[in-house]
Amino acid sequence: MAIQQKVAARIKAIRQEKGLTQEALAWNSDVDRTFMNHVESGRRNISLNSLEKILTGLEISFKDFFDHKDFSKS
Amino acid sequence: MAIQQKVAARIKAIRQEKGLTQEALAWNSDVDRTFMNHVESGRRNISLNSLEKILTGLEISFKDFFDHKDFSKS
DNA sequence: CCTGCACGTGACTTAAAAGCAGACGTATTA
DNA sequence: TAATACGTCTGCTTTTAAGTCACGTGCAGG
Repeated sequence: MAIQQKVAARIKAIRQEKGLTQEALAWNSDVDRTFMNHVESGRRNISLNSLEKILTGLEISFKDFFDHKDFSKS
Repeated sequence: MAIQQKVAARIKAIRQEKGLTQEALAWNSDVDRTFMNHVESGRRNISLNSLEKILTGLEISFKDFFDHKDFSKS
């Protein structure tokens, strides 16, 4: 599983935990609604800045975001 | 401090801990030496794929890479 | 002095991300 | 039936990252 898909899945999981829609998260993250959808479907190789925006929207730190088994040593 | 600079500093610190030169790390990461230098100087907003290459070169997981105070809640 | 090594920088091309408008299917609810 | 919400997708333009180059600096050893 590529990094994009892992990030996509993690974002989706956290978003759903918080009961947000893609559109609401996109708004909180200051990104486009369709961009958010592409990211969550693992079809975008996003930059650090974009990821930072989304993590801000999710109200989670980089540390906590990557503190998950999917991001441990393969 | 922007995310780019934090990532840059963390990469540099880990590289030096491992006693690698920028060129050696670039080689291990399958990126250009000058690209590596640009990243370490915090002047590039790299993508997840590029970061993954570099973390592979550093032999560190995403989880461990971001497990550092700089990446905790502001 | 000269050579090799490590690092730093600005500029450039080209691939791809970012951003935007619009549309569709489904499910739910008035 | 109509309206709303949600996720998904396409096509297009603009912006930017990726990748590379030529060059410069400082330093240590021969």
